[in-house]
Amino acid sequence: MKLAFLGTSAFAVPSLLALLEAGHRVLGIVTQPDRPCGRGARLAAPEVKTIALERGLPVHQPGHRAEVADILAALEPELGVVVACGIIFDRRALAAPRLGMINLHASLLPLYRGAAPINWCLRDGRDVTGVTTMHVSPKLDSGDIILQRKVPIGPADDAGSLGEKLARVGASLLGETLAAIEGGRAPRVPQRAAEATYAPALTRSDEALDFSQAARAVVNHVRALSPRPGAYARLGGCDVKVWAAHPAGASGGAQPGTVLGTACDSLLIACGTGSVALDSVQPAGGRSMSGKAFSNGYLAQTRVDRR
RNA sequence: CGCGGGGUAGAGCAGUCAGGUAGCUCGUCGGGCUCAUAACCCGGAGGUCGUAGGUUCAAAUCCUACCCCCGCAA
Repeated sequence: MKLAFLGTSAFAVPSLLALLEAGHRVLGIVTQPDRPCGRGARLAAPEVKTIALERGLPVHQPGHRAEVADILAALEPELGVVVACGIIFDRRALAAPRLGMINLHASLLPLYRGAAPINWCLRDGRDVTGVTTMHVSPKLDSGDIILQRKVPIGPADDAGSLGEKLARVGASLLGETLAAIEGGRAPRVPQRAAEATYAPALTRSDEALDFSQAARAVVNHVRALSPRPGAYARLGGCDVKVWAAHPAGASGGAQPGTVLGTACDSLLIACGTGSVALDSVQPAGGRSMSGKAFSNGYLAQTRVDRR
C-alpha cells in the first residue's frame, strides 16, 4: 500500500519499521519540526525523523498544521497512518489521502483519549490496557474503531516498560489493520462516547508526589511518571525525583512524609495509609541513587545542619 | 550564549567563603558481644580531592582554561 506516515516520538518508531517490513511503500514522513530541547536549548530532531533519515525516506516538517494537507496532496498516498504525531489535523488534511487517515492510540478507546494515556492509566492503578486503531476524525481520538487489542499491566511495569510493550503490540496491530483495509474487511465500530475518559498532557503539578495518599497510590504515581518525566517530592530540603518505589509496611501512625528509616537499599516514607520504600531517587543536580545512599549522604548531613 | 547544582576512599556526602594533619554516614575486612542478627562495641584496609597550567614557604581550598555529570525551563 502507498502510505504517508505521520509520527514524532519514540512510540511511533516500531510502527514505522513494521510498515516498512511488511512491504508497504512509505512515500514520505510528516513529523514535528526540530525543537530547542534540553540544557542549553539545542535543536533536537524527533525520533521518527532520525529513523526516517537512516532509511532514506523523505521527511517533511510542517511549520503550521495547515501545511499538512498540501504535503499529503503532493505525496498522493492511498492512506495516512498517524502514530504519536502530536499534530491536530484539519479537515483538508484528513481528506487528502484517498482512503483517509488512520491512527494507532495507546489505550482501549474510548478510555484515555488524549496525549498521555499510558501515564494516566498507570496512575489509576489499572491492571489492563491496550492499543486501538481507528479512523481519524476532526475531534481528538473520537474516530470509529477498527481493531483493538488488550495488554496486561504487570505490577512492576512503569511508563517505560509499558510504553515499549504497547508500541510493539501496536505496531503489530497496525499491520493487521492495514491488511484488513487492503482486503476490504476492516471493521468500523463507532466509539461509545458516553464511556470516554481523558488523559491530558502532563503538567508540572501532575508530577508532585502526595504522601498523604495511600501507599499504593503513591507507588502508582511513581510508576506512571518513570522514566519520564519523573515524580518529585521534597526530602531533606531539596527536590528529589523518585524513579522507583514499592509499598512497604505500616507507617506506625507517623505523619505522612516522615522519613521512617531505611530497609535494604530503600528509604521508607510514611504515607496516608501504610508506607512506601523509595528504591531509586535523584536529588536536583545529582545523579540517581538508591534510597539508602540518599539517606547516608543528604539526610545524614541535614541532621548535622539542624543540630 | 535560557536559569541553576555538581565532580573529595567501593556508594552517598561534609570540608572550599576566612590556604596549614583527609572528615561523616554506609559498605568492606578482622575481632568482640549474643541463642541469634541486617542490631551493638573495638580495630584495619582503602583517596592522583575531574584534567592541565598559574599564585604561594604551603592549594581539595585562591586565579585561568578545559573535560564530564545532573535539576529547572522550553
